[in-house]
Amino acid sequence: MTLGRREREKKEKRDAILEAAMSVFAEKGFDAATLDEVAEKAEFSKGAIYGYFKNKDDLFLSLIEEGLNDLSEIIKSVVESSLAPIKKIKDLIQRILVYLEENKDFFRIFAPERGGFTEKKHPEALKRILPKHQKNIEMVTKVMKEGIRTGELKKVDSRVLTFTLFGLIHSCIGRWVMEGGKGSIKRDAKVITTIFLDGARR
Amino acid sequence: MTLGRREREKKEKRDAILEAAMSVFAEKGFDAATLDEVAEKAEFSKGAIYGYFKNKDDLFLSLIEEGLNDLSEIIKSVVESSLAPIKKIKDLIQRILVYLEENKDFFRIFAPERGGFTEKKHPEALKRILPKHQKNIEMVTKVMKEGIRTGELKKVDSRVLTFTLFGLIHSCIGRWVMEGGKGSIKRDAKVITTIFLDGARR
DNA sequence: TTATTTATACTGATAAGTCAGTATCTAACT
DNA sequence: AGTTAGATACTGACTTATCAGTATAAATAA
Repeated sequence: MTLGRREREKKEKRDAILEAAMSVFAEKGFDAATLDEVAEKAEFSKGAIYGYFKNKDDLFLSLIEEGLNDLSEIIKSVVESSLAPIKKIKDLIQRILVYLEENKDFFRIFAPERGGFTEKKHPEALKRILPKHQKNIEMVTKVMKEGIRTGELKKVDSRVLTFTLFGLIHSCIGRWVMEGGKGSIKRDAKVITTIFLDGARR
Repeated sequence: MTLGRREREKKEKRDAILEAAMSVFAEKGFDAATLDEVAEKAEFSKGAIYGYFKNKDDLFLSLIEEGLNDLSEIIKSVVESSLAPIKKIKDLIQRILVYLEENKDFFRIFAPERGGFTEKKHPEALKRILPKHQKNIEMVTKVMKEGIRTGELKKVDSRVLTFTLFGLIHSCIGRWVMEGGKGSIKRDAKVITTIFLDGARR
């Protein structure tokens, strides 16, 4: 399906706004970010943004959604492969880390704001984001369950395993961002994998 | 050193404000929280708050500082004990989890906002908080180094081990908060410990 | 010319921080 | 004990700044 020039230009402009928004939200956080700054970065006026997004929330959520969709595809492709559970886990760690390395800003807006969007203040936000996030969690949990069934993994609550894995990935990227992005993510992926599968004990 | 009645009352009122602030910040997040609401909860006027704290940032940072100090003491007492590194790690997991379980709100304000306070927007905040946080990281890292030296732990970057451990704890409490605080943290502590030391592989 | 997109200028709401005035407490004096 | 002067603590209305969202005008394209 190839778009006409008209629609193509529209999409390009939309993407420019999203890109500007990503960097502003990543730097300032949701509340402190202003649409004026986003507009300036995107080389539009503030008013123009409202031709592409319903409001500030919508703009922000569109960014999150995009990232979660990417992650979802990555996870899906690994989960649906015919590899052994252990290998799937190794691939997941590797590919998610690489994705987040290439999309630090997504990590920066998603990590802090995930807990920040609350039922009281942003019910619509949660309705739009949580299901996607939970779908990802469930896909990974299925891998864990499979691993337990085949006897490759210890008999532990599969959901705890999933959260544990995400926690490891999270801490890895967090440290990486904190220390200014030096060092090799691929090496980190190896370490994380080792610890998750075989632990830190010698 | 026993305080006079005057100072004791002052401290009690300060604590009341801190307590109210903790619950409001935990529910709304730093930006969405208003001092009017804090004041109402504490049964003071907004103006009174400024008799105890310099400004909103100061109030918030006082809360974070308190929690980090508590954690610091816990970590210190474990690190300075004469236990074997492995045992120290077990104790750390256990005691930090218990502390965070008893102080969910601290976790709720610290976890999201930690990444949210940025060099550009809150330099003073970082100056006040980061050193404390990093001191905690370093104390734990010393344990990891010790464990590697004694051959109890694998030869892996000690700093990565520390962040990994924190990531596990973080994910554990995060899940626990997300699922409404049911289930036993003590059991979770066991699982986390197992995974960190021996991995998820059977 | 007509439709669409963008810029400009404005509005309304919100909330941090201030401060003049008031209440409450303390202590010294008669 | 009762009175009062002075210190301390608290209140709440006010100022001020910020910004999301909007109305309207200008520009551009069709």
